[in-house]
Amino acid sequence: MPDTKRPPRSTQLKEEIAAYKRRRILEEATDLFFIQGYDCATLDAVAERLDVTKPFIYSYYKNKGDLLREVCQTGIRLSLFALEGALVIEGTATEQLKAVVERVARIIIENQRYISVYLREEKNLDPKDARAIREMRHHFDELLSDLLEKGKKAGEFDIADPSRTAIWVSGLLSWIALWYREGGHWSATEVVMDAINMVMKMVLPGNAAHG
Amino acid sequence: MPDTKRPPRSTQLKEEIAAYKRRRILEEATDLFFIQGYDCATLDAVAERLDVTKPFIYSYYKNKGDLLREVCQTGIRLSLFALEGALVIEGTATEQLKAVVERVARIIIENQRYISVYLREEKNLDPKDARAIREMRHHFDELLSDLLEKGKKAGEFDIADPSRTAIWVSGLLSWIALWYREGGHWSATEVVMDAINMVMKMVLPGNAAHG
DNA sequence: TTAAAAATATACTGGCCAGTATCCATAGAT
DNA sequence: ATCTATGGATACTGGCCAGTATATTTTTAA
Repeated sequence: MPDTKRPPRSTQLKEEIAAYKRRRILEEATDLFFIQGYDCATLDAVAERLDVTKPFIYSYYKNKGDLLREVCQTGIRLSLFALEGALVIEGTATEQLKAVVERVARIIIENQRYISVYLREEKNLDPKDARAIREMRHHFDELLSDLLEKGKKAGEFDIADPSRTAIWVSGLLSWIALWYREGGHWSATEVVMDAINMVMKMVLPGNAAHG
Repeated sequence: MPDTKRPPRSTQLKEEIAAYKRRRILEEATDLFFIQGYDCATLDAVAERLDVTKPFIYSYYKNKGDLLREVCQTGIRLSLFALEGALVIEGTATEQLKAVVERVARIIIENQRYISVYLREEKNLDPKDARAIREMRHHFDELLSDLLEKGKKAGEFDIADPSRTAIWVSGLLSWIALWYREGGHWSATEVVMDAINMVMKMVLPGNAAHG
């Protein structure tokens, strides 16, 4: 069998290297977008951080907007994976929700730059990209909503409208990306634990007077 | 008594008109910053909305950054006034906190553009302005923290660390500005009521298992 | 060892926009 | 009715930066 279909011997490694370069560009771009904002960050500056020149970037990304899309997509994708990863663990809704908040909060802190850029620069996205990304975010909120619904049906959670509560939980988590500062007053672990406690208080039954 | 100190007859009205013009410029600029982002919004576009030209703006504001500063300052000032206004009402910490969340949430929804621009464009501020504004925000969080402390001491609130809880409450409120959409799924009133319920659940004693 | 191709750099352009120098019109004052 | 001051418009500039045409180096293939 001739290997006409198989690519040349060295392609495998080359592709890995190309992927690595793409990733490095993305990292530095994210960093700069996070620090300076998307519009103020120039591609020349991104290139300089990598000790390359601007055309180098253009041979790995179509244009600046393409780079922003990837930053945002990475951020939302990481959050979504963390959520899905927590959901596969069996357990009560309460246990699952705790796991979800813990994992997602951790991922958000670890990848703060991606998510924070997404939240702040969403409106600089190409409309088509923006739609795709909002879709993913919507999916995130729906999975959360389903979990809350499940907990409500099981009598574990005391909430009126799961889909609305999901928005608040999702907001609380997003807020971490905007507010948390590495080396600030509170450690990552403290923030994660706080987040878990706050969310559980929001959904578990309490004595809170309604109305 | 000679009226040497009193300005010329027409000055009073003139100043009112000048103030009005400043306000209108601010409104349109805020709108555009909100829709397009600070960097993408051009002063020519702001001028066009007012049916004037760019130099008109420059005779009321030093430059584009000065305009951004005023937008952000307005946003944070409105929130702070709402908070202080609620605090003067006598009552238990619980009653006061409900009033605070209600008023601040309402103000945030009504003046969403200012606050949302502040949250998203903070890093475009001149460092000096940024510091002054952070100061106000810090004051906001402190007043909130004091209220939570008071409620904790009175045995009304079940919270570990008032200043940390204040951050979460403050974050929940800020999130409204970023997330709320007029004419969206939920009405302003629903959002305000939700915010009150969420915050009260976060601070009032419940059965939530800790740890 | 060399030719072809792939990867990266150099050097440029074109548009956009903040900010400004200058000109014009309108409204009080006399 | 004319002078003057003020408020605003016209028309420009200078810098910055995304994006690109072209040159150069490096790698691969034979």
